[in-house]
This record gives sequence, structure tokens and C-alpha cells, in this order.
Amino acid sequence: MSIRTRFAPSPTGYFHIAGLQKVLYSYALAKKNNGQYIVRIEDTDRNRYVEGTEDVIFESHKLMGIDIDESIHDGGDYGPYRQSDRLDIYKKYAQELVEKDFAYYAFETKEELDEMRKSQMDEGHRPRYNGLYREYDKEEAKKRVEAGEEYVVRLKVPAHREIVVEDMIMGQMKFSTDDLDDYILVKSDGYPTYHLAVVIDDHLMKISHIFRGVEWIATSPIMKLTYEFFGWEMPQIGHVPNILNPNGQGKLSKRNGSVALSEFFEEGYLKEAIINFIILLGWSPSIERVHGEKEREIFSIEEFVDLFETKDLNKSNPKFNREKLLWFNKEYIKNFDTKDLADRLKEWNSRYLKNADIESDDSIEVKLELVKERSQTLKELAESLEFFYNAPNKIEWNIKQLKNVQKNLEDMKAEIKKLIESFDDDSKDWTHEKWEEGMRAIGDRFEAKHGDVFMVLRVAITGEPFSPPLFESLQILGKEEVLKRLS
RNA sequence: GGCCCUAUAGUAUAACGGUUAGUACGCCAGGUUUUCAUCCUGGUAAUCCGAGUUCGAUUCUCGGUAGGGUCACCA
Repeated sequence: MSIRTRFAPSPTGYFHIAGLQKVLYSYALAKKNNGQYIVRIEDTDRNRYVEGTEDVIFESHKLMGIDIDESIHDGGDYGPYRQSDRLDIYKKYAQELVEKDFAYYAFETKEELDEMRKSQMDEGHRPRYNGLYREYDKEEAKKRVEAGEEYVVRLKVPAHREIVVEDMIMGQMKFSTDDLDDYILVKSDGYPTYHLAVVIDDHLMKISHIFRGVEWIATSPIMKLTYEFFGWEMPQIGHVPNILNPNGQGKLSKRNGSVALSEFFEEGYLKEAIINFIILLGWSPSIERVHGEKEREIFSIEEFVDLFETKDLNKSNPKFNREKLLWFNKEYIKNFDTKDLADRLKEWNSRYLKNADIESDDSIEVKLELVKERSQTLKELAESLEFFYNAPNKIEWNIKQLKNVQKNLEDMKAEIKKLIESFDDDSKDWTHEKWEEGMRAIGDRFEAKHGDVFMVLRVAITGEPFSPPLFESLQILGKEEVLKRLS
């Protein structure tokens, strides 16, 4: 039997980075086994539906470089891949459950249920469905339904039964049906709830393995029961731990910085770094480790797919560590082939920054060579390139790095200018030796350290007390521009 | 509160029941470097608590404690 996994998001807004983890695990399991990875749109809640956000899901996959085998856009033999297009299917199967007496029609209104819960809580009990229509006459119920009365369909959960769920990640979990309510399967608006739709869809789409968040654990016995009632084999299921806020308080949320994938892209993170970071938050590959030696932690998505095993997934909830993500990003930027990095930067620039200088720069690679080791994100990369294109507009000279040469500032600048004027017009012919010699001489003349002389030059050129290697930067800028900035 | 899950440095994690409890991020210090960064070296810091099983427990069992999840006509 072939491995088929799926990601089943609701189009309710942005793409949460925690969702990416499920995508990656699902994708890896399928691809490792030459199976299919499917995306199904779960839009049965019309209240939460947000127009246009289906696109976000596919856009995110594209930006992450993850190919989808079957979906509303990619075709496939088991469609439709959007739940709102499958309503008649759910209706048919819901009826089947009612006829087999595994489910029943119920007619209480939301208000009545609220009232019931309230009085139960007032008496100190846990709110629970009272089973009012559980044993209601079937023919009578049918009549009311046919008469057009509003109804819901509820699952008839058997009493006193132990339900055992075998979880790929959590292992064996046991539940009692006595802790379960008669869950609603079909809402009064005719739409199925998640509990009905997932089971039908996963079965019909021949899904073999499911990854979903741990928040679903409590309802996993409902899923098990529903499969049993239909007489279908339940797919393997794995509940993946929630990524928590850095302080460990609750699920990763907006209040603690970016969570939307789009924000990470905008901030200049590379897809490789994001993937690498996310997969390691809860997964640790079975690879050979030598005591005391560095362990491998840089993995491409291909290597991840190759190494992925569900047994290596962790059970506890990790906290989101932004410093480590940043470190991964820095590593990738530093080690990227300069040509590829140039492509990435230009792509990013055209998407977010829209800086015309970067856009039109045909010799950006030489510059990147100088700055790529000192940037953590594409955004920083772009910023550190800025001085190549534009002279600093306002320079702060009164800084601690220049405190030893404050009184001679103007004279030193004039001397440096003279030195450069003596150089070849073509900056390609400038040499380190000439620079060293000339700058040292100036330092001696003013009884300053030659490092201070360089600092004067650096600040004049870049406006900052730090910069990429100076000689190379000056060569790129050219004689004319350098002299201009010293004036 | 009921039910379910989890528990190794600040964080992410490694460790056939036997290791000086490893690695990375972070942090600190030193070295290289004209600056910043890179790079190199060193340091800091952990088995939640209590019983039990065992010659021996981070590892197995039980009980606490703490954290997470869930108790909707939301997914």
C-alpha cells in the first residue's frame, strides 16, 4: 500500500509557522516512501472562512519549495480537494450512520444547549450533552427532518467502552467513552463538522498517515469510533507537539513576534533556514554520534526526507527560540554560493524592499562576497550593501572609536585624500602594500595609531564605525567616488 | 475540576539499565583581524521531587509537583 499523507488547513488567514512543521513531517513521510503529499482545504466553518486565504496556503508551499501532488490546483484522482465541494458526499455518509443507528437526529437549538450547560455548571457539574434525542423515535425524527425542521446529526457514542488509540508519536493512549459527548457530525446549516469530514475525506482519499497537532488528542477516540462505525480502517495517526512561546506559556502566538510564514520571508529569512530550524524542533535524526564531537545539525530538505523516521519524533512541546533560527539563517547565508545568494537577494528585493540600486546592480556578487559573512538576514544583507550605492548623508564624527583623533580630523582627511590622489586612476591597480605604507605614514605624522587612520577613512566612506574589508570596498567604489566622500 | 500528554543546562536536543551526562544556540573570556563580523581556543550551565525494582536508574514502576492540551453546531 502506498504512503499518502495530507495537510488539511482551514483558509482562515495567514500561514502559521507551526503549520509548516506538520507540512514538513507529512511531506517527508510521503516522499521518503515514494508516496503522495496532498493538500485539502477544510472550509466547513463558514464563519471563520476568509476570502482569498486559500492562496496563502499554496503560495507558502511554493515559497518553501514543497511540491504538492494532489490539491485543488494540482489535480488528483480523489477530488474534489475542497470540503465545501464535497457536501453531498458527507450528507450521504451521515445518513448511512443514522440508518445503522450509529448516529441520530437531534433538534435542540443552540440556545437550549447553552441553557442546559449553564444550569449544569451552576450545579457544579461539568457541562455535558443530556442525550435528549438519543433514544428519540426514529420515524418521528425522520418526519421532522423531512418537514424541514432544523436538525443536527450526533454521533451515538456507546457507554463504558475503552478506546485505545495507537499514536505514531505518543504511543498507546487509552480513553473511556464515558468522557466523550455525542459529538455533532452535521451542523444545522447542513455542513459537516471536522469530525465527520476528516474521516470521510481521509478514507476516500486513501490517506495512510495523518499528522496533526496535539490539541486533537482528546478527540482522537471520536475519530477511532467513527472509523469503526463505517467499518473502515483508520490511518496511522501522529499528534505532533505544539510549538510554545519562548516563555513556555501557551502556543506560539502573535504576541511574541512573528508567526506568519510571510513575516519571516519579509524579514529576510531563507527557506532553507526556516525548514532546518523547524524540523529540528521536535525531531532528532538517528545518525551516528561520536561522544565529544560536534553533531550534525545542518540538513537540506532532501537530507531531511531521506533521514526522516516517525520514531525519531519527540513528544514534548518545544519552545520557539528565535536566536537559533537567526543562527541557522546566518549559517545558510554565509555558506551559500555567492551567485545563488545574489539571485535570492534580488528576488527578495523585488518582492519586499524594491531597492532600485540592488535591482539594477549587475556586479552585485563582488559586493556580496564582502558582506555575506556579516549578515544574519537578507534584509541585513541589503542594508550592508547600501553604502556601495549611496554616500552616507549625515556622518556622526563624535564617536568613541575616533576619540583619539578628534582634533586632527580634518587634517587627516586631507592627507588621506592626498594619498588617494597619488594612486592610479584605475582602482583595480591599487595594492594593499601602497595602502598600508601610506596610511601608516599618515598615522606617524599625527602620532596616531594607523588603525585610527583607517577608522577615519571608514567613517568617511560608510558613515559607520564598522564596515566590510576596507581596501576591497574602496576598490569597488572607485577613485572618483572615494575622493568625493572624503571632501 | 474531569480526561489526555509531557518532564536532561536559559533554549533545542543526545545518551542498549553501567559515559568524567555529549552536541548546538545563547552568554562569558582569550586568540586571529585596520573596524564590525567571520574563524579558532577555553569557560559557564542540566537529569523536577519522593519512594520502589535492581549490584547499579537520566533510562523501568508508582506517587507528587510543574507545564501543555481538551472539555463548542471552531478547526
